[in-house]
Amino acid sequence: MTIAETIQQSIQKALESLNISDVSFVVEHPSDLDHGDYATNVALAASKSTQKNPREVAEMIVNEIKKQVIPEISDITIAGPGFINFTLAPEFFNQSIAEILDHEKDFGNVSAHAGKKILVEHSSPNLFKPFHIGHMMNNAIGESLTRLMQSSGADVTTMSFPSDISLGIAKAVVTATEYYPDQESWNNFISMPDGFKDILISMGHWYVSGTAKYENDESFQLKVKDATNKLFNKIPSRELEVYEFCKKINIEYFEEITKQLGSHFDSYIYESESGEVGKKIVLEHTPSIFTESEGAIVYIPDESKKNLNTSVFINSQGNPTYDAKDLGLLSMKFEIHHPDVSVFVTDHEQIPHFNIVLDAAEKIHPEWKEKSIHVPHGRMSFKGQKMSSRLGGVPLAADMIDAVSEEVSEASAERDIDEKTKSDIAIAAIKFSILRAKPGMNINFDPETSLSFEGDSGPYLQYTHARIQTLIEKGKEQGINSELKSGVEVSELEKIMYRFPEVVELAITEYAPNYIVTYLLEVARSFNSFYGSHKIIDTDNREVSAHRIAIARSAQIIIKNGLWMLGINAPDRM
RNA sequence: GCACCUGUGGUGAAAUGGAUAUCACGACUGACUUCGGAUCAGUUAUUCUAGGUUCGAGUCCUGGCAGGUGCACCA
Repeated sequence: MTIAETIQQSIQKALESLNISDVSFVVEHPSDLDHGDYATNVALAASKSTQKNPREVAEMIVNEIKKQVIPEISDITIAGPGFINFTLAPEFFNQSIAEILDHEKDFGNVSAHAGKKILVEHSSPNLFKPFHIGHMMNNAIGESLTRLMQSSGADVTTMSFPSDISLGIAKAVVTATEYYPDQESWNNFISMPDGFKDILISMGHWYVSGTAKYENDESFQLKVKDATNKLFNKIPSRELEVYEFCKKINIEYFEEITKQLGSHFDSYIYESESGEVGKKIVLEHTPSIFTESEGAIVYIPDESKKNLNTSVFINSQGNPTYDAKDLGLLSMKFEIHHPDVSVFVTDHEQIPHFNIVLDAAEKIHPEWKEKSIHVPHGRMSFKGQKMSSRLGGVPLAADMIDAVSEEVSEASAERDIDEKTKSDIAIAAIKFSILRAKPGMNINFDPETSLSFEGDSGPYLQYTHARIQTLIEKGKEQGINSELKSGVEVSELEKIMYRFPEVVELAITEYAPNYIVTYLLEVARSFNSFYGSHKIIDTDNREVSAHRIAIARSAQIIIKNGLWMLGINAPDRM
């Protein structure tokens, strides 16, 4: 039983002996540590039914609780409008430090989803749009959610849903065949030296210029229509050949960059596959759920659902739109992986789209909606420029990492840091600025504050971790190793460290990594304050010094584990 | 037009319906000083607005205002 549950029970007992019933109350951490370690609003909640003033009720309850013996509690006070505050005994904190040191890597793992199967889909790329900073945002959140789910005791499968077929892609393919009309010029193009990245960039250009040309060029439109047919139906042709090649190198690139960002994908479902499945499902449920309209097949939501619009699932050409593709995806996810919870991360502009798809899906298979968790994310702006992949000119993820890494080099010129660490710091800076805000919010990446070792930043957390590492090593040199001593004054740091698993649990149930970020900052700040006011390595007072090293080591474990949950590495030296 | 999301110090963010709205950056006072670039105390807010529910509202409800996004054959 946790200490919070113990307190909860003791209050319940007190209420029973006072004959007060039907009161709902909470036991929580007060916002201010001066108010103790736990607080309850029970007296405020009970004041109405007892017709007494809250402080009076509080006094009665406290008297009852004091009759029970709870060794972990050293003090109970009444404060403010009638809150009852509990202060924990020093032994409790020593015990919790011992627990952190003992569990080490596992500290923070909880059992919120023990025994469950969870599927996480994120970082879904578009084959002709290179991995840009929007994908990076999606990846940061998706990867962190993946790791949080792993920390929840679940069996986690990760997947990505590459957009490999669409009208837009056909436009890009036709544009490519216009640039390189015959086999020879195409072969020259793809074999050019250092071609990999150039090809990817060209693909992005084809996508953008193809979209623009389609607007008002009728002969181009006809070609695209023809190509769409060839691609959807896999008819052997130059278009299909160009397409297959581009698809292959884009997936290779995708795996490379997501690996650099710390992600791994267990499986892929392609839009070209889910489109077929989706189309079949839609046809099977027409006209019962879907309706024919102007040659297309559409979904018309119930009139009571004002926030949903009618949407086309199969266009008049007979091809599935992205609504049908996502419907097919849902069905495949459940058929292949049988998840208890299916999490997926997308840009927030897709919220209305998924509301429609899930509404239709619910009518086909209620669990498809019930078990799905849609986590939308906002957009990242960079130097004030809003990104929009359609318009081009979007910073690529790789370029951004390179640019930030360079800034790291400049900022730490006098320190000898290897390339891997530099990239760890750069990625930490970027991921931190994304994950500190709750998912769904737009964020503004400012390289200057994001790279600062002071203030709220990823590198600040990494730096705190690395500094503790040298402290511990320095202690070892002096023959002082981490060892707890009783009777040492309890620090503020200790009063927040034991809460880590609770924070993890909250982040998991809310699908919100930002709780971890906020908490880690609190730990780091609190450690720095501890560090500033206590001499940690102290050869004149070896026992207290050993105790403080134990505390520092605990903070280091929490920072490391927490950063891991954010998808951020914590180097020992930087 | 309809729908969804967001509005918190100069800036960027935080706050399961709880106590004096928290933190960082910047600016301004002052203390202390370097186990790795600290740390500590203070100044900087009508939480967009008008009502409502509640013992208690930044948080929930209703109406405004402002910004973002989405509304059928693109994804």
